[in-house]
Amino acid sequence: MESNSIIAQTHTRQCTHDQKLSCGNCRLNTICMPVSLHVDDIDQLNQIIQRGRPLNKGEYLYRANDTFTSVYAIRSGAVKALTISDNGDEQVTGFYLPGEVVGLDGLANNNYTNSVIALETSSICEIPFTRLEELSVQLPKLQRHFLQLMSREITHEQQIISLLGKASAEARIASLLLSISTRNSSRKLSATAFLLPMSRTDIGNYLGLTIETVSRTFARLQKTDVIAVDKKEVLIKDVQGLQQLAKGAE
Amino acid sequence: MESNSIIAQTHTRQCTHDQKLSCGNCRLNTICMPVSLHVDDIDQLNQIIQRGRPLNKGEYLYRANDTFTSVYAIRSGAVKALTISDNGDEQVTGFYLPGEVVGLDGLANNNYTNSVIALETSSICEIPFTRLEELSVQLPKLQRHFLQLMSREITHEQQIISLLGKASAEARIASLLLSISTRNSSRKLSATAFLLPMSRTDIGNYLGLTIETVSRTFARLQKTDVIAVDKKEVLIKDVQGLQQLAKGAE
DNA sequence: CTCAAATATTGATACACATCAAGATCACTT
DNA sequence: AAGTGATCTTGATGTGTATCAATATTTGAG
Repeated sequence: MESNSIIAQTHTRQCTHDQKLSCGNCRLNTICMPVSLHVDDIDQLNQIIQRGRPLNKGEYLYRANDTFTSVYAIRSGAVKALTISDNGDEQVTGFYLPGEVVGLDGLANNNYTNSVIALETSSICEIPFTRLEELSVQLPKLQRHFLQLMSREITHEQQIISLLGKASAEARIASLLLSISTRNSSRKLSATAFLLPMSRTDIGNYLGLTIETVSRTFARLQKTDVIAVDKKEVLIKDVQGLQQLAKGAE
Repeated sequence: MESNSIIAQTHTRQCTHDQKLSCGNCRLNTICMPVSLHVDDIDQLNQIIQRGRPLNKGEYLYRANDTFTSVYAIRSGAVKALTISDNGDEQVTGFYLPGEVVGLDGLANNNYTNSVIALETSSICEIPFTRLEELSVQLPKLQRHFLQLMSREITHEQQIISLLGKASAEARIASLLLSISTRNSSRKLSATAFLLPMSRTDIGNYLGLTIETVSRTFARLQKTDVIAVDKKEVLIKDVQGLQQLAKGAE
């Protein structure tokens, strides 16, 4: 049986490899570095950023306990961050989409506490931290921007804490879907139709649910016509309904 | 019936009010500002810090949506931070003890996302952020220290996420007790005997448990001789056992 | 000291999600 | 194209914690 997509216009992963890579012309720069810098300044920032070969699915960007050297901006694809807890099992601490920055956990003790793994083929901009720090002295706006990035990470994690503390399985899944939706939208992608880059296992781990509960919850959301799911494809059919569920309405 | 304390040496709250207040002679400066600054630099830092009247139990340090102006170091006492989620109910996002810093969530959008409330009478050092930023330009170590504070907050919250995602009620309570124990210890207070500054309700809210479960879990830990509890007094009788429980051993 | 309100404990029952189990589907490899 | 392991779905049952309820204890006010 041929699987006809539930998503009408298939938006393939953005491919900017053919262009000359620069922060100046990167279409993500309103997300990643929304700083009003002078052209020369952007050029300076651009100078210090390194762009390696794309990461394949499953490859590590860095591992927990690696020495902290850089923060990384996701250019295309998607990654997950995870820690290993004392008892040995993994905890997914976040998913990062294009334009978002990982590695800020490394500053605390000069080594990363998370490992970061590509969920699909991903290209990444590496920003060596000492050079960024030097540049920040000259560019206070850049300095402030990084503080804001970290602060945003803190507030975002507080939302997750709230979610895990109180919300039902349905509310957790709804929140995740809305989060991805919003982030896609700010990246000029569809807010209602997208592909989940992560597995059910990753979702369950992240949201503190078993894979079975994740699966059943998707099924229930589909049955009540709030979304349509087919494997990794998601179509949000009732945004307001989903928002109500995320808030805990039943 | 007279309640004889389960804690042998009653350590009353530290009282440093009589001394001349300065970061230079503050006995918490290894926790709050563990930066090897020149005497003149410490003096500069000290200059910008404001110390208002102590906050009484229940009083707000700041409220969610207040304009971000300062970060605050707890000098004595204890506070809780909390957010109001979409559905209207509170989520305690953290407890802060002497030497610890609150307000870092305010940087993201220039207003605080949390409210901070005193759990008991607390004295607080206010650090106006713009002045701190100015000073940071001259003192890179100070700059770096603040980034580390934020990074530490991020990694700490990731631990909470892991806790809420997977851990049983027993493991959650055990983790909280160990956290307070460790923090007390780094503050030169007893690691095994202390007073909980927060209510059962706050603990439950923070750990994603109902107050009844918190109460029952304390009772169980007491019955198995891992701790002794009497109201807010806690005595850790078996640290290793508690650590095992925190890791998820049963 | 007494009373009222807030906070904490303890018990009985209910339920959401975990666990166990069996198939189904997908994605590689050869 | 077939086979194999990984991933996902769906069902049956169990359990940890929530919920409901009653009582006890503490705290603060007058």
